[in-house]
Amino acid sequence: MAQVRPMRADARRNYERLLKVAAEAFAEHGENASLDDIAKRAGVGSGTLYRHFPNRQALLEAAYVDRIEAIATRAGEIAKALPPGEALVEWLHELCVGTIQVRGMKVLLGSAVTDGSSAAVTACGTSMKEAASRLVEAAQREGTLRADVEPIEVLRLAHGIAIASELANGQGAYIRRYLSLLTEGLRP
Amino acid sequence: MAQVRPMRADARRNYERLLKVAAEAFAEHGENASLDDIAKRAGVGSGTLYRHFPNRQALLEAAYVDRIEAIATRAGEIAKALPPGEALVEWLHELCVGTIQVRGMKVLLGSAVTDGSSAAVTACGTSMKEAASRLVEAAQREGTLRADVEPIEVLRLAHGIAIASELANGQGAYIRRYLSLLTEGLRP
DNA sequence: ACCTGAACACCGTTCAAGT
DNA sequence: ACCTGAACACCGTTCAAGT
Repeated sequence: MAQVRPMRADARRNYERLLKVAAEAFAEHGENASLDDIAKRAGVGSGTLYRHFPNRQALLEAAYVDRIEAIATRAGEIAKALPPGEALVEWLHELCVGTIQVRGMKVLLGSAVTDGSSAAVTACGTSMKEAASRLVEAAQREGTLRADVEPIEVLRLAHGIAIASELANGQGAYIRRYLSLLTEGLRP
Repeated sequence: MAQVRPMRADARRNYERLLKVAAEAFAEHGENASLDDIAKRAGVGSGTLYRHFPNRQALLEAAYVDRIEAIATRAGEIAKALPPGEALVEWLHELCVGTIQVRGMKVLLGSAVTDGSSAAVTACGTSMKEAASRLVEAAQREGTLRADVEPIEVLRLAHGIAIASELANGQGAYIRRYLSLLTEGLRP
C-alpha cells in the first residue's frame, strides 16, 4: 500500500495538525468549512493542505475515519451486552446520534453506503458494513428481524431515520421514536 | 398580502425569466447552481436577481412552489381513487420520487417539514401538511395506520425514505421497497 | 421604479520560488 | 521532499449611476 517511506518530521506534524483543526472546523461550521481557514488555523500554507489532501472529501474522511471506526467497533461491544434484536437497535441509535451530532460526518456516512461510492470512502464503508452484518445476521437468526433485508439496507434506512430526526429538531430527541416506528412499522 | 401594485412590465418579464432559468439550473446543477450564471442566462444583471430574490433559498422556493403545490394537490386526486391506506402509500411514493428526481427540490421539501423553518417556506409547507393530514387521518380512521403518528412525522419519515433510496441508487428504484419496509416494519 | 455592471470580499486551487 | 504564499479564477453580494 502507500506510505512505505515514513513522513518527514515536519510533514507529519503538519498532517496531524491539519487533521485536528479540520475535525474542529467541520464540527463547527459543517461540511463546507473553509479549507483556507483550516490551513491558516493549522499554521500552514494552503498548498500544504492540498499536498496532503487533494480535495475536501479526502480531508473530511481522514478527519473522521477514527470516529467511524469507533462506531463500527461499538457493534461488537453491544453485541456482547444485549440480545441480538435489541443490540441492533441500540447500535443504530448510536449511529444516528453520531450522524446528527457530528455535523461533518453526515455526508461521509452517507457516501459510505452509496452504491457508486468513491474508493476513498470504501475503507470505513467496509467497516460499517461488517459491523452491520454481524448484528443484522444475528437478529435474523434470532428471528427478530425480517430475513429479506440486507445489512447495507439497514444502514441506509438508519441514515434516513437520522435525517428524519434531524428535521424534527436539531438534536437527536426523536431518533428512538423514529427508529421504533421503523422496526415496528406504521401499521397498527 | 404583498404585491398590491402590479409589477412593471419589464420587471415581470425578468421575474418570470429568472424563475424559468433557475428551475432549469437547479435541476441540472443541483441546489448550489451559480446564481450569477442564472442571472446571465436569464439576460439580466446580477443585481436584478437579488432585487427579486434576496437569497438562494427564496429563489429556490419560488422556482419550485408550483411543483410542490402540484404534489399537494395530488393527495386529493389519489384519495378519490384508492382506499385510504393505499392512497397514503401511493402519495408518499410520488412525494419521494419528486424529492429525488428534481434535484433542487430536496432541500426545499426538507426545510418545509423542519421545526424552525423560515417564513419563506411556510406557504408550501402548509400545503404539504394539509395534504398529508387528509390522507393520514383517513388511514387512521380506517385502521390501517397507527393512531399515534402525526402527519408531519409521516412527511419527515418519507423524506428519510427518499434519502435512503437515493443512497441505494441514483434513481428511485428502491422507493417502493423502503416505503413498504417502513409501513410493515423490520420485524418478521 | 427598476435595471445594470463594476467593485469588493471571499474561497478553492495551482505553482514558482524557497529551504 | 516538503513548505510557502502570491496569483488566478470564480462566485455571492452590494451599490452608484443610469433609464
